Amino acid sequence: MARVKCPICNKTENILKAGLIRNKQRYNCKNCNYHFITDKKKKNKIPFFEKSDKQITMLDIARAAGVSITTVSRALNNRSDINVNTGRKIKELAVTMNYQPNILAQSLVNRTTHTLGVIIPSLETTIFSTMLSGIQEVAATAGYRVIICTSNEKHEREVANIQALMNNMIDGLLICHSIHTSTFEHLRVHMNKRIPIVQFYRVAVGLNVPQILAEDEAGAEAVTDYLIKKGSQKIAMLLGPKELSLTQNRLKGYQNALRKNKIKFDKNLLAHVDFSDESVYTSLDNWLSRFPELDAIISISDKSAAQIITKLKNKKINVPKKIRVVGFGNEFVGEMLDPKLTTFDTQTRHIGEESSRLLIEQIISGKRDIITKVVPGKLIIRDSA
Amino acid sequence: MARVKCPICNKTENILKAGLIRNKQRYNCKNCNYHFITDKKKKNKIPFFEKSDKQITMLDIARAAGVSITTVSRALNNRSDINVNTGRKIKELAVTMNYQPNILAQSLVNRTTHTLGVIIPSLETTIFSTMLSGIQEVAATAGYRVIICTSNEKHEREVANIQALMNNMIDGLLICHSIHTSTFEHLRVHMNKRIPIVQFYRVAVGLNVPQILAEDEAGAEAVTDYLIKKGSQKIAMLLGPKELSLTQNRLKGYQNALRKNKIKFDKNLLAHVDFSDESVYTSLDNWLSRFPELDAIISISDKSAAQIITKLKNKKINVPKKIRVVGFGNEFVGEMLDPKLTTFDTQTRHIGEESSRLLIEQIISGKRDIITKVVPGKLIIRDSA
DNA sequence: ATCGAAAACGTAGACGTTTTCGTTTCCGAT
DNA sequence: ATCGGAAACGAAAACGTCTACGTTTTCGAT
Repeated sequence: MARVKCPICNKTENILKAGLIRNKQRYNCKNCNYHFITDKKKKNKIPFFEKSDKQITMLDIARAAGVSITTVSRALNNRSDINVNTGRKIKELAVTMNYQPNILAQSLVNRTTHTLGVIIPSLETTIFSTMLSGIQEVAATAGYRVIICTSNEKHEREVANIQALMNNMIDGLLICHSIHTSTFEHLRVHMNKRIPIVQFYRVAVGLNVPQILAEDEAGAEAVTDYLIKKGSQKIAMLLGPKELSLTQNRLKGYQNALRKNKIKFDKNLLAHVDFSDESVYTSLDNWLSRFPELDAIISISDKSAAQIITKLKNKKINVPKKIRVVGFGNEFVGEMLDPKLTTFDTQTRHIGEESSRLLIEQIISGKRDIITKVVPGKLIIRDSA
Repeated sequence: MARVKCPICNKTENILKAGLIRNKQRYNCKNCNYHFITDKKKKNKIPFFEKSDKQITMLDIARAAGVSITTVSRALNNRSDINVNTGRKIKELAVTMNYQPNILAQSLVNRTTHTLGVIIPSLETTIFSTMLSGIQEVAATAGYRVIICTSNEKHEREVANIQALMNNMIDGLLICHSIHTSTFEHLRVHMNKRIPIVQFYRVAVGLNVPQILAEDEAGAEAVTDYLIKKGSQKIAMLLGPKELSLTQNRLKGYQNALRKNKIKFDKNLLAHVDFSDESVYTSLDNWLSRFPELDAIISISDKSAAQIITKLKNKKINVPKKIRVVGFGNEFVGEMLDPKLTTFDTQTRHIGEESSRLLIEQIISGKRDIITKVVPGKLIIRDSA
């Protein structure tokens, strides 16, 4: 067995094994008191970046300026107890040396990262990406970064994402629950922590967390009211899962309008969908077969409304003459449809903006007021109703 | 003048002023050798979170287990040189004590954050949010976080975002250039750094950075070819700014098809838009007035195609009989239109996924191969052409 | 000139990890 | 029993910043 040689003295006599490093045997030459690993691969590892890549640190500046790190820190943070000339000189040096503070180190000491976490069910749905856009915009102008996580409407992923985000790294959390989330223990666990949370759009009812909501109740009421005024009597409504605040509120608004107009409520005219294409089509088929006199449909989103209209056109059912169709959300697609979609504009972007604003406000102020804010929307009347 | 009292001995005799802290006067009692600040506000600052909020650290575990921090580290990282029992015990302790590693500290030492930066022109355009979705999905499964920045199609914001992201905190950068970006110095500056960059969808030509592209050339060629086969001769095309690779490639494909079919190229049939609604409408009006025999339009996106179709319908121009319209991107809206939109599916989501994959691969491998990958798309034939 | 306040600066942690370089303990073979 | 190698563990430095606590210097008032 070939003995190991010391790279210094080139002898094998005094070699001792000295522990493992990353599963590689480490040796020690007692003579030279030198530790080494016989790692052939190590030689190949040529760094692909220059030495010059090393970031300038405060220490470099301190040395260049002939002061201590503390003084550099004071200068760069515009503290008062520093000589103006020293301060200026250091700041100039920082610029010429192209100093960039290490955000990680700053975050580690300051215990704040200037980063918001956003958990959102999906990015491919217009309303969510629009809300995200609003969130990101407000955050960016306030100097906050945004980390996004998508739950893909899966409860487990929502839970995992919350864990991962709350774990560290974020100053605040914005969350829009997945459609399959009906228990909220995973959120409650984090509620009394330092990190503020804001729920938006889809919120957990009865949880002591600030909320930013769409005008679901008033919106649904306005829509229903409008349909009735136009002459509709049998109005079907597409809703989400029963646990969602969105579902409950829109239902309330719908019922309010019916009551006001003295129309009997029929729960068979409601359908709870999971936002999948099939569930929408199934509900539609179901209504059409059970209610020949159906004369209006309030959809849960503009996308579903578009699907419904397309399907009705296929079946040669006239929209709006035979059946009026109304959407919810005012997405881009509405204006491109034929007939153009009448819809309730929930001001999706504003919801994102407001959520972001509220969260940042709570981060900065340190207050944890349980605020519920409803972003007002408005009915957009076009051709489909 | 009321003299300052020492909070310890309650006397005023030995008080010395001792520097400033955050612009507040600090005092020192020479007798008690105690430093203090007369800060009335401090008392009100009741922390809104419990003491228990303090995160468990490795030190806590080490103490509980009666070992050193090093051993805890070894256990949690599954290193080999540790007794299996000790390791198990420590890992159990970590679980029961609900230990969560501090990612900031880890990142600081490891010089890696497991975070990707994404710069994207907008979030409210379907194709971008779809690409982002793909990016985020792949990143998440690979254990990477995603920070998003939107440039809102502004060059300055793109530059600022790159600076902010590259500065620190990210292991890799994904960038889709803003439409108003025609110089790329801001990117070149960062190219020889440690941090890998991948451009996607809209890329800078001639920059030594890996790229993931849509099948613009072949796609445009296929579309044009199809239109010609269907009988079109005067085919107009909506393009983006001339600097974009997207524009150049689609133009190439368009010309290829014309050449192949021996149709004369007329540059007046091209329009370069900035994606704004007006620019689309202006181009359309311009074509209609100058080319009465116009029989096909290749749009730059499905959205624009939708707008064009709607506009043409308003003008009572039949689509596809008089003018065929083809989109690009295969967004959701296409299927909802009347007539349903024929479009080239660029596989937007795949582009995002591939970009993310390539970037992560480069991060992990450490290689910086300048790869250009074109994601194949396919022509979706529906009713508008 | 002297003294004290104020200004200006420095030292030495701390933040929570990982890693390097050690040492100590254990154990089987002689 | 002893010795060498392996296994198991620890001390300390490092990552780059901030800050509590000191010290030194300056300077105006006496």
